[in-house]
Amino acid sequence: MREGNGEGVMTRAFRLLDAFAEGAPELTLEELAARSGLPRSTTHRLAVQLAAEGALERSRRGWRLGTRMFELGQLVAREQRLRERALAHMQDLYAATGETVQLAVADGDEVLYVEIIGGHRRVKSPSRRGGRMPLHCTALGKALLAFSSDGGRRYLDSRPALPARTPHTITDLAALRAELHSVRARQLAFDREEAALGLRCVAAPVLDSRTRVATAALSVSMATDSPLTPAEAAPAVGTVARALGRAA
Amino acid sequence: MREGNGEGVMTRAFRLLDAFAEGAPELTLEELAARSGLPRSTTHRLAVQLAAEGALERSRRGWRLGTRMFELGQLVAREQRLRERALAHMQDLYAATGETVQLAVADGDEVLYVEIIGGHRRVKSPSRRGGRMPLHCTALGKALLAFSSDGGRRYLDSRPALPARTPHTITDLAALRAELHSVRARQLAFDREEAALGLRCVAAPVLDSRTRVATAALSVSMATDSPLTPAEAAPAVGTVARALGRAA
DNA sequence: GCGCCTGTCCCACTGAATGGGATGATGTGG
DNA sequence: CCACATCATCCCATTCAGTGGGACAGGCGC
Repeated sequence: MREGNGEGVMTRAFRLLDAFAEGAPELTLEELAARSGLPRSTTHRLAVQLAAEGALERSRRGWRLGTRMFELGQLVAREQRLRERALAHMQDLYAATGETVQLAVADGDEVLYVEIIGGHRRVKSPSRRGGRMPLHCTALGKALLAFSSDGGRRYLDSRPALPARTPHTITDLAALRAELHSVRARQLAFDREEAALGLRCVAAPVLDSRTRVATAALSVSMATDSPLTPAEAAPAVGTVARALGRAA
Repeated sequence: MREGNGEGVMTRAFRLLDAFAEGAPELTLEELAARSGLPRSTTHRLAVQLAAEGALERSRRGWRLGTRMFELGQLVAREQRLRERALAHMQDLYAATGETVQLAVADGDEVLYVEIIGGHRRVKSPSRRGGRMPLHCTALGKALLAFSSDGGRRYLDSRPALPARTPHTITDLAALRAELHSVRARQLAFDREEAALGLRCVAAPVLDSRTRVATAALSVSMATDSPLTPAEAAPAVGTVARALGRAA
């Protein structure tokens, strides 16, 4: 046996864990095997082992990610420190606007949402804490890109095309380049239904006080029919992002 | 070689990840090896493998937990769903009190903090999102214990002693039993500097609408010198916890 | 320069991981 | 109530991926 596909136990274990990444909170063994591409018996053995570590849990229907993963996830230093510094400021912003407040960092050509807070009538948005979105179609992404160490040059140059999420997504590289110029000039980025229809957003970069490079970005997003417009929320977002940068 | 200590790769990998659990955001290879009890070369190999998966990251000084762990941690269903339902209510509670608001569940004879929000003057508390505390010395713990499916009987019976955190910690089993009675009667639990000196807290259970068992608990905690007292915050905590239970 | 400490790499050895398939458990519908 | 399908669990001979002692390299202080 041992089909010798040159993969370690660990790679396989993470493939199992990753099976839960795409919106499936609970999977049967069969589904786990299918998604991870591993043989049934191997899947079963690994799942039992992961469960022994608390990384998976068994439920009536199958398997789900376990509490141990939650605990470990909270220990990740970068996100933990960032959130700690930002949360109070985010509360202020929520109190001032009543809209969804998001905190994100750039991670490998994508926006990674670190924290999202919002109220009862929270807008149905494609973002999720720990989730990812493209840089080019979100206010947060544009703020991060405009104030990345190379001003987004590498990103723009390495990209053959900008995929559209809605009819309003900027798909033209030159247009995005111009947009980033304006973001740099105003220290504010906007999303005018470019990521999802009915959703608008203002973001401001959190700049390192020494290097002027964005370490994170802060945003407020709202439905198009909200009483608050992005332009109205912009000053508050900018102020809070600047305060956060100073506090770093 | 192969000292045959009967442990799998996975157990060992998790031992490495666990090395970061006790307040060490960053460790050198040597420290990792020491904490995990693994040979240096094994530690090195596993760390490199974990880094390839994004579970660890290298920094100038050594190793830290990686972004992949953060992402996976956010996918854990129980905590994710609970937080989603509770966050808006927690915001209300924060707006009303201006103090630290905590959400927790019981997990294996301990309190597990699922979410904590607070403002700028956040009290220095021993709790951390993803952290744990004993059930008997926290308001959250007592609320969870009093409304667990067996009313805390198993916990009380299996415990030889209740370790003291401060001079005010309840260490007597009979006293705790009485305290839980009162918690059940009032649907409120208090912490009068029992977990940390200078820190007081009110908690209310979030009850399953059918079974009347606590699925979670909500609390507000404050410094002893805060203008707000636990008794004053209690009605708000109770109201919000009840609303949360109904919304489930 | 000379120890000393830590990180990285090597490689011969072997027992732990592997997966096809048998066996149980569960559920469905006729 | 049973036949049948589906999915979960277990078994075990085979073998290669994991192992860890030790060698080597690089940095730091004295």
